[in-house]
Amino acid sequence: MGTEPMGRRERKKAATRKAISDAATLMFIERGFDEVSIREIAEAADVSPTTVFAHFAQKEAIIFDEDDEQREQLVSAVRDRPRGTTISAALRAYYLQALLEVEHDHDGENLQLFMDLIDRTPALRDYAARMWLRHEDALADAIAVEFHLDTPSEEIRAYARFVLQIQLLATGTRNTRAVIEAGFRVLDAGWAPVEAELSAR
Amino acid sequence: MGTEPMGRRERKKAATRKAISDAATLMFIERGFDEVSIREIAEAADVSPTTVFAHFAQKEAIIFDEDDEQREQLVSAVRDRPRGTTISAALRAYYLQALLEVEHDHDGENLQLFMDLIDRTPALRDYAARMWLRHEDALADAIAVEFHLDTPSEEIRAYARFVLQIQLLATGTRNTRAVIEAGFRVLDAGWAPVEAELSAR
DNA sequence: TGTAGTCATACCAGTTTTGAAGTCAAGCCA
DNA sequence: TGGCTTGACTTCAAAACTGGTATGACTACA
Repeated sequence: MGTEPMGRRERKKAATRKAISDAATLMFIERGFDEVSIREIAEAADVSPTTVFAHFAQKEAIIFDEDDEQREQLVSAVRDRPRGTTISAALRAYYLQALLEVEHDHDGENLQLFMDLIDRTPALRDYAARMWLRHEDALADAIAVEFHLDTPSEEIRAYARFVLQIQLLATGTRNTRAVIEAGFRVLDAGWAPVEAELSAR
Repeated sequence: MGTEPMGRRERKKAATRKAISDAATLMFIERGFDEVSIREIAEAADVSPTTVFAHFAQKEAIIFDEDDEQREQLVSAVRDRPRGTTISAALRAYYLQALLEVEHDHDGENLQLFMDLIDRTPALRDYAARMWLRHEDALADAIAVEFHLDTPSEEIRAYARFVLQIQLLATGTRNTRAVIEAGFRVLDAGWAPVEAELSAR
């Protein structure tokens, strides 16, 4: 898919896009996101500033790839889960596995540098969170499909939102795994048991 | 509280602030947030653009009052709830009551115009959501206090985040009440019963 | 007298607009 | 088959606009 032969035009466009993205990412990692201007990026990629915005709607978008893949994985985690597995268990497993993959990072330190950059740049953290949350409808729809519903119920919508929030909650902290597990604990069994247990001292 | 006699200086400052805010709000409602520039606002309020930013850190802040009150109400809903009421029930009641107060709007249509403005302006929706979510730590702390904990557990943090999300989820739709109730249904009893019921057809 | 509020001015960076120039894909005609 | 026309796409320079910051002066108040 997506491997149809590209014409010269398409290829050139893709090359320009990549040149901009590569130049920018390098400079961002070295000097920090806010310390690199669009005009500098354009200069480094040898294009005009206008061209940068012809490819990327915002400065933040320059370093993020399409998120269709993420969305597909999320939906697939629900749709293609093993028989007998609950949706929550499937999503929880997906989060934990994604976490593992980041930890045993194949790509060496590149990914680490990249994530540090995002971590220390509020504008990028926000943008990434926003991208992630855009999957909410897709996730809710996927869940609705599992139950043969035309449209997600309000409960499903709420659940989808909560599930996505768990991920954001987790990436912001050190003990990522513990946060994911706590999030799903609350989300699966509800708050009532937590409150009951805490009340019992 | 806050009613100590103000000196001339303080009064003038407050007057300037109000002049800016009033002028801006009017123009925003009439022409839309994005169609009014800071320079225009300054002109209309008869101050310099610099002065606008001496009072408000961002353009979005011009039309929002302090949110300390909101936070206090939220915390109070937990802290001062009737004996025997669960935290969830208290927060749910608080949301529903706040909704009622908006519906039986004393201030006539002004509030409606104001909320429409926010509704149709992404930058303002985001800003309002961000303001609201800043209460997360305060809410989590308040809940921790209820259980005599020094610091909120991960479950409490997750719960606090979910609860605040319910509000955002609800304000974005027509059937606000139904969304609030669905949100708390999922949050209180958990997702498991929802999935079980949906699975049973 | 000192300080807080205001100001004019200049500036920066992201983003949009404009209108033009160059490049390519595709059909058309010889 | 080869060249030409056409229209769409990509890039461009240049300028403008906007939110926001920095500077240093001025003024009214405490």
